[in-house]
Amino acid sequence: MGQDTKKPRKGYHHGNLRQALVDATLSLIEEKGPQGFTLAEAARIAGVSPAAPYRHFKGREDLIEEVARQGFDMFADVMEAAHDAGNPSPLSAFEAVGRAYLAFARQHPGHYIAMFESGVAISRNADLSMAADRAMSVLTGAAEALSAHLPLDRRPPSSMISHHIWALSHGIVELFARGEPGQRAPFSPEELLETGTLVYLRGLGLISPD
Amino acid sequence: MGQDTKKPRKGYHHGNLRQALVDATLSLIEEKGPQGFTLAEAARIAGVSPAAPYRHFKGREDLIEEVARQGFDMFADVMEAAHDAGNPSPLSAFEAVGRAYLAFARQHPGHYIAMFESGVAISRNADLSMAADRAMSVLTGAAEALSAHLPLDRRPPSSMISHHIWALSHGIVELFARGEPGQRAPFSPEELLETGTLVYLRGLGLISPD
DNA sequence: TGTACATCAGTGAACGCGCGTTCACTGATGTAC
DNA sequence: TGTACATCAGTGAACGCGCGTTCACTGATGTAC
Repeated sequence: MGQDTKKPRKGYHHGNLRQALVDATLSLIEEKGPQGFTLAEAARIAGVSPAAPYRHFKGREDLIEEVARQGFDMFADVMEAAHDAGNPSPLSAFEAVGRAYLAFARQHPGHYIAMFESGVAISRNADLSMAADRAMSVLTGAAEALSAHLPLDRRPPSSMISHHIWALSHGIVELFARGEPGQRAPFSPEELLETGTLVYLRGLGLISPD
Repeated sequence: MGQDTKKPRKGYHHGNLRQALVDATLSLIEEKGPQGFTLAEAARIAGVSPAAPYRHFKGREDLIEEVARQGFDMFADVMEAAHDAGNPSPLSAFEAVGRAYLAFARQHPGHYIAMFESGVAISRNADLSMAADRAMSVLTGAAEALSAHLPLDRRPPSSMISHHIWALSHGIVELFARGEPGQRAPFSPEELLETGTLVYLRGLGLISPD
């Protein structure tokens, strides 16, 4: 019971409408998909009139962008934390970042959808694209550290490695981590990412072919 | 400029409204995303009244499902053709299927979106899920043929291999083949899939680590 | 070949709906003195 | 501490819009004899 988030400010008129609208947007997106969200319904959930959101956001698009921005911020945080926890081994750091990617998508589906499936134009919003860049840079950084350990002759650019793993992770999320439960999945998303990454790293020459 | 498709039937009232609506849906989806499509606008494009589509489809959802079904059919066709063209080498057949995946997504974005991003419930529609199964089975078949050439001790299940490559391909399509041109892409989608698959296959032991 | 009829693919008007957004407003909160 | 005022976050009513869908209809096409 109580407020959704931990802010117990009773004050003002609402207290924390801005974040309440963000939270409402998240649950709407999770429940009905990226386009099932409407400003009017978010206001309803937050318990205010349909005009109230305009005190905090320029409009519908602006609210979604804020959700995506918060998502990229959290995303960067958890990936950074995972990376640091995996140090000093570049290999374990890299694998930890991959696992964190999947865990984030699973634990924060609303954010993930807002970030990657809502159609927000990341480059249109400076704050948004900064947050997205920070998240991406964790992955590229991990790939660079890995890359340094690679035999020089057969070494792909580190940004290519990070793009490969990003695509693999995103593909797994979109195809196997969500969607219809009917989607017969012989393997869990985690298992798929784990095994796929292992094969890939072996192909890079980073793991012995035991 | 003649009809969109090659059917020159002048007859009837419209001649080929059903397919004209499918075509209109495709261009709407390509232009405005999966949710930018409306039945009313598709009817407008086809030059008929908003009630006309109900002679051919149960409603909006039914029309999207037909678009996705046709997409999966074409998808299966091109992947089968690519597979056969790559025979008898399982390796080249597998790689050809991967390239065909990407080529399809690029050449038929409307279909691809309807198939994977429109939120259609594939399992709800028998025809749809049959077409989807056929497409998938090309990839799993190619993976099986590959798998037979693998050293027995370190061989992942062939369905796991196909899931890996599927996820990689889909991730590349979603992240790098579409979306904002602002998305600075240091590598082309084709390049990413090509190199990613090569590293992966080397990891499987199918390619010598030259 | 011609006619009577059934079928079928379209029309056009209407419906109820919920949306995003704007507007003048109001009442609570914060601040200067 | 008390008062006057500015600011700010909300209200509630209204708007125009386009949607999906239904309905009785009409006119063209196909068919039986």
